[in-house]
Amino acid sequence: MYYGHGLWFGILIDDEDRLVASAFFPDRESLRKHLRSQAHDLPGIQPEEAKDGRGRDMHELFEGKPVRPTTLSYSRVSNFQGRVYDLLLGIPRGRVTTYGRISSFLGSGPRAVGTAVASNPWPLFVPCHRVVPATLAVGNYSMSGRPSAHGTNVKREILQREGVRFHEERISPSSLWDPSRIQP
DNA sequence: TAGCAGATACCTT
DNA sequence: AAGGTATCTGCTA
Repeated sequence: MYYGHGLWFGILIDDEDRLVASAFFPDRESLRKHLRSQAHDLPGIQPEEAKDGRGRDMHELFEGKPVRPTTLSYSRVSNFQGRVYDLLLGIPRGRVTTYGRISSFLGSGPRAVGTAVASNPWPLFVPCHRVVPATLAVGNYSMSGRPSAHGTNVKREILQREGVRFHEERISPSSLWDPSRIQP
């Protein structure tokens, strides 16, 4: 765990070097508790030990920079969540898409997509911050387990650093990306 | 153009 | 079988 940008960051790695969870919280204790809860079935892995190159990757991602792809542990997410996260990984940096577009593409419903996105175990590595409501407002973001104004501010800052264009409080339609579009 | 319902929708346990 | 949604759409004024 390490501190930066006014937040505590932490990651969790399993015994096969896959990323199990990432998280950032305003206070260290909450982060520790969160990571421990994610690690309940990972014997021998403690959050404090989980620092390697991906710790720095997480920091760079928070600053809006690209990093090398990371192997994720999908073992604890549902099939539906996996389909949503796979799609999220295809959203280019500097672009966003909407819950509705994702749900149409997957043949699901927008609220179900919201639930899956909200339970993303790997924030920043799986860019759930690139999903916004159809109004192109910034939308909700959870930092301490629940959506908050602070979380929404952080989400907007990350998007801006990634190059997403804003007009007042709304995202410019030119930054919108559609899942049906062929991925380069 | 902002604010408010209703949807009988969708996934999870 | 019930409960929880980090939504969307269409209607009001």
